[in-house]
Amino acid sequence: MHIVLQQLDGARVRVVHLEDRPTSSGEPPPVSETTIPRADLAAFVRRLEAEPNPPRWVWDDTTLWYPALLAVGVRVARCVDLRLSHNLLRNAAFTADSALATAPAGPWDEVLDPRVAQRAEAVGTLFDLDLPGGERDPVAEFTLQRDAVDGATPQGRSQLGLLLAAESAGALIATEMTFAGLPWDAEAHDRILADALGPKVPPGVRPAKLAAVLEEVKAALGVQELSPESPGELLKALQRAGINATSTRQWELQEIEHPVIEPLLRYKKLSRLLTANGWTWVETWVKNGRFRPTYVPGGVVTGRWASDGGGALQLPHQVRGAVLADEGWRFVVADAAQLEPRILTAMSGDRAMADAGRGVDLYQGMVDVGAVDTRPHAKIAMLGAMYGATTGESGRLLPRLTRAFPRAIEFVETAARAGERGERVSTRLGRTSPLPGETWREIQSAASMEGANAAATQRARMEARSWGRFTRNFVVQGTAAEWALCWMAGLRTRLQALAAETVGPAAALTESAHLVFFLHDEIVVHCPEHQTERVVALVREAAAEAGRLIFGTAPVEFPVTTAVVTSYADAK
DNA sequence: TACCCGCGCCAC
DNA sequence: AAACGTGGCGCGGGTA
Repeated sequence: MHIVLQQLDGARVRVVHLEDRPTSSGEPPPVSETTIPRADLAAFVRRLEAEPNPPRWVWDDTTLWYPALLAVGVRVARCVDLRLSHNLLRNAAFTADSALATAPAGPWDEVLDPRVAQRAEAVGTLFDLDLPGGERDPVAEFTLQRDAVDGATPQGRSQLGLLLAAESAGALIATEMTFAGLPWDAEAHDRILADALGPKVPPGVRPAKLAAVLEEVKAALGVQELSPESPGELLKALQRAGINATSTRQWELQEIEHPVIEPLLRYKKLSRLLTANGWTWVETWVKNGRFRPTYVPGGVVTGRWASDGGGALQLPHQVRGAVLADEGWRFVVADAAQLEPRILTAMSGDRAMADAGRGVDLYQGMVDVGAVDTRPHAKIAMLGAMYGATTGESGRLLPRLTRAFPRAIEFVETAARAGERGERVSTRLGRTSPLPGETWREIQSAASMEGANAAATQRARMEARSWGRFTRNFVVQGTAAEWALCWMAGLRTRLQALAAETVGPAAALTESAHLVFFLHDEIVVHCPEHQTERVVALVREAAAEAGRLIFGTAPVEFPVTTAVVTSYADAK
């Protein structure tokens, strides 16, 4: 059962019940339609969610509907996020011939103004908002989407079905994680800052320890004045001191022998801490003991999540000591070990690599089967193969890797060559890469014209290789993102069941174990101390299930490492 | 003053 | 060791 919701003008919500489609008949599914006062929506959803088989809610955009429900303690088990699904189906190779994909761009292709979603979150209700694309009919759109999926091959149907479900589950999880927030101890954060930088100072003032390091830098350079925050000025100062640097990047500077380098790198590290995650960051982002960033499911072209605000997906290890569980609670931190190489193993069906991945450490396994000599080499070689490295150590190790794991390497090479020809590639579940832009095509055709000069040819090859590196990585990174979504969705369902069992069917999100953070291949569950063992088991169950869902019986394992900690800093 | 872009660094 | 994928974000320094 699906229930489509649409906000109408005035104080009403359109509610359309759709039965599941019969498997093979052209009969339109039975429909019943009504409207309810918007003030009654939360109670309506709550009532249906309490029934044995709750519906799948179909709405235009989870960020517009779900915060208001969570704010009054209503959770939903499943949804269809039409905007995310539309985006997938418009571009998917599986549905390229569908009416949905071949229609001109319409209101469902418009990007939602993030300010609207943010207001929905802040106000806790979407009903005062002036929503865009007022003529968007979710029932018509949902029908088009189901037609598109039904028109795909049987394989396409099942894979896309899983992808759409996972993507929509991700939308629910993202909203729930913002609602719950990541526990953040502002005082612990202040202590970390004071240790590193000295006592708190107002914005614009250089903290004592940072100022002291600057004095060391100036002394080593023999200058009276220096603003290291200005790369241009810093570079000139270094050159005046006889240092042949072409930039002020860390990796270039650390190769140089000079007394200024050590204090300068120390200065940069501290300065980064101050500007990116200093006192201003805490004041801006930590409220009532929680950090609540906005997560953006599907925000990355490969299907990874992006985030908006506070740099949520780039929290430095340096400040993770401020992420502290509530009294009597713990974090269960779980990490999928070497996820991307394992994804590549499963996609390519490389038996030798599957053998190497039998244990928890795939890279060590590659050493043990005699493919490479050391674990660091295994890691560098694998990452290089997935990113398209050609030079340096990765490049040198690639031939060995190709000999040991021919099918895995052939798989990414094939994806790269497709990209170099300007073709699209798809993930396991059917997310399809975009086509290169107009400029790219012009560069390629200019090079293939008669009498094209060497520079044009060179440019075209460079651009082709670059797009090939993108498609090479897309298939692996994108499929890893799909695995992670399935993992997290499976865990969410299990945590919801655990909450119903231990607290009761109407348990609020934060009364029981719940997800608070997600970082591409890592999840953090905030969890009452006595539940940690059960949660660890659920995390492992969900990982095994994700592998089965996406790859069936392929002989590839997806081990997860888990840690039960009070401080996120202790997880790794 | 508001915006834009390159630089540099954080995460995976 | 150094150039090979996806991002967010703060800064300096430029321009409208």
